[in-house]
Amino acid sequence: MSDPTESPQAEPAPPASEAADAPARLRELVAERRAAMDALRAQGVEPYPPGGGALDRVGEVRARFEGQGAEATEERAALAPGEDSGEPVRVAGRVVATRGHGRLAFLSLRDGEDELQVMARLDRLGSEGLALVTELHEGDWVRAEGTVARSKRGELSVDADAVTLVGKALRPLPDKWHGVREPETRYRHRELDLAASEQARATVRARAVVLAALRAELDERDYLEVETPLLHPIPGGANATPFVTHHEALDVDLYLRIAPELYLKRLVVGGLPRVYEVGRVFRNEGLSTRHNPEFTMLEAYQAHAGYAEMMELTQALVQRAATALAQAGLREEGLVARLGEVEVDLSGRWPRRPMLDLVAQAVGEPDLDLSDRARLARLCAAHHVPIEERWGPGKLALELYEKLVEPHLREPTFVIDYPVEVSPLARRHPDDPELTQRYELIVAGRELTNGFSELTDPDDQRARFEEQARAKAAGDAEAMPIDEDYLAAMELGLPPTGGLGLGLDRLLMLLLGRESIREVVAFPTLRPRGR
RNA sequence: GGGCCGUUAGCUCACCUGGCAGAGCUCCGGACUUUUAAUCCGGCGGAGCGGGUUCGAGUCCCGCACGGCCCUCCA
Repeated sequence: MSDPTESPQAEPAPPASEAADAPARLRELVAERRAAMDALRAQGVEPYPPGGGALDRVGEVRARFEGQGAEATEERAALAPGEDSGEPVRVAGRVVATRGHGRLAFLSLRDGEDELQVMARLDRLGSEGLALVTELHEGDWVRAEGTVARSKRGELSVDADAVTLVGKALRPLPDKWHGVREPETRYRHRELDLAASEQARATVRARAVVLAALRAELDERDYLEVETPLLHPIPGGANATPFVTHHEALDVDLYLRIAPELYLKRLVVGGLPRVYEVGRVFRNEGLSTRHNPEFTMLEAYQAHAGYAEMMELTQALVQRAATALAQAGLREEGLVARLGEVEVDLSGRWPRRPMLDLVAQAVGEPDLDLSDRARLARLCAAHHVPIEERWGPGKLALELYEKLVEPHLREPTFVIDYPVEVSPLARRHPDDPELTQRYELIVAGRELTNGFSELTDPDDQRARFEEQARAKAAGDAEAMPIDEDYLAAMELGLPPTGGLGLGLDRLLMLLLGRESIREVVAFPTLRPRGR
């Protein structure tokens, strides 16, 4: 905590909400709430008390009296307007609306997604207790003890014997009807968005549901969940620019991982035949609606499998995630995804189409292979696909595919057999050594997963790394460096292995129909506010 | 990195060709023992930042900051 540069006499900075440069109105609103809090403190009421003690969840109370739960009884369901069940409850939540009525006040209390009305009556609370309720603000956290009753208008309520402030809100909630609209505020202060928007809360839940579904599927298939380093001495496993950081004690630069791939395969080398990892990876690239510099990747490796098995697994994972979200009520039923106007059917077995076939079809050629670079270059020119001199035929074919084919693949499609030139970690195809057993899953024109039969020949791997090193020397900033530790592992023997990588954020976008990755990441990367 | 668009009260939105910036929510004061976006009466509060044009700028021009969308790159 001690900072030698900090003057010991330094005054603590005033709260930002009360700083001189804060908007006047906000200062006022905060000051009013703070005044209410100070008045409570003067009466001996602590505005931030500890929690604890048995609580009834609002959802459980509602289910007991209005639902089909185990506790629901006919007697409870028959509770009439104006009637008190006499059943004591103790609930807690955030005040999301107040309706004062002089000697009576109603509070709407939200606990998770469930709301329950609290009735605060002079008869029952006394003038002091009611005064305390009257002093509450929207956004405050409270605990209410009382009995379950129905108001005269029939609303299920807690007729309160005691209402306790358990967390004062000094800042106002967003508009209770419209919430926060401005994207910047929603992203920078997601807590405001969450407090105001059911959809925002559902999105956070959806991520948890999808993660649980993916883990369940992998666990059932006897995969072991593992963790590998985020700090890499050599960034590898993907073509991307890494973030650099520095370890002080070792005095070495380290890289935030761009992929866990190489470490996971080292675990397979070591004799763990089925492993997976879910975790953050970091790529030092621009921001866009589809790119956050940190994103969540699922990678899975299975010994003695090939890309065919990994495609089967991929399909099972995506379909299971979609089903789990629907069962959780977080998306519509059925294996259908919507992105904007586009509707996509996720059911059935997804087709597998060789990349070169798709390109040939797109350019109107009967067939296409990688033997004639000049021909591919002419095709790029004819279709206005810009190229670079150093690119080989495989890269040219990939460019054609990415520009002419991928954006138009709407239904789930496994694109297979990518050129070896652009797939430095994938096994060569037995039918064509210039191709690999690699696949990508494309849905609605977007890559969701990338996987392959792993390259297991250490000598071929070394040659591929050397090819990458040459590309790096020639100016390709994203080319992979040679990783001797990985090569040493391969020389110990990597069994035939299938691998897959799945971008969780993009899967969520697809399943929830969100056009921007910032909608599925709670706190997306933004440029810090200047100061 | 390039192009287009946006920024008005804490929040959600108005303000037509330049002429005293309005409303709802929130908040404050008052009334109300059955409301549920409670209602009724009264009130506080504002043009992102910096220049310019003009008698006069929220409005026109330039620059900056931040954001959104598209392109580029990746997953």
